[in-house]
Amino acid sequence: MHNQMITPDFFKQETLELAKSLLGMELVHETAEGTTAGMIVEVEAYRGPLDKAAHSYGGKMTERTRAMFGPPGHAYVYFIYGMHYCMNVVSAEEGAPEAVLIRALQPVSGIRLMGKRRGLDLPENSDIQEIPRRTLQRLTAGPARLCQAMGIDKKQYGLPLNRPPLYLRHYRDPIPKDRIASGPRINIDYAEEAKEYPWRFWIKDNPFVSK
DNA sequence: GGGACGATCGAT
DNA sequence: TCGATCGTCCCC
Repeated sequence: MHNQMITPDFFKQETLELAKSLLGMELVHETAEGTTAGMIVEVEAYRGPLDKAAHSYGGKMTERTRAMFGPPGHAYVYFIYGMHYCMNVVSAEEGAPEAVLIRALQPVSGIRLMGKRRGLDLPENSDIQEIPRRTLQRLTAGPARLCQAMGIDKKQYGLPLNRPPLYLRHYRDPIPKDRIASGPRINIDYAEEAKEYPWRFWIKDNPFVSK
């Protein structure tokens, strides 16, 4: 299980199952600057036409949301608040616009590069223990923070996530069900009844969860 | 062409 | 709690 690439069928899970399966997996980005990787610790599911919180609510496809309507296992990256990027894993079959937002990572490798991208000057990786915990948390706790740390923006829009440069791989044994928590999604006050759907999932007690 | 808004973050 | 900051969406 350790550091194994995913199989072609991995993304053919129902979206809520895929969301939970992503917890504990590693997201890796290989770039000219170097490679960064983090373990996924928090996600949110967005489920197509009937989910008022989803960009694809009502089934409307725009230039921005096109990737959500494509085959699963690709990156849906969007720009928000005039300055941030967030990344989703597209789920469900082609034509069904569902996706899983990656909300937080626990840094695994390339931590110094993550810091550089986030505007910090961190010590060498060999001295990683010296970095204050809160500094490390601010690196990748939050959907926009992790994209900045991982070097993910519109250039990665639509990329397949089963091979370099941007990909998922198994990192450790699956997270046991009783170690996964769920609750309402964040910052979707406009979403009426969907506001309460418990489609946010995270690893219990993990310090890198965004909230 | 123009107005309103947002799956966030960081400072206050 | 609030301001930053601008692409995206939708209406005119």
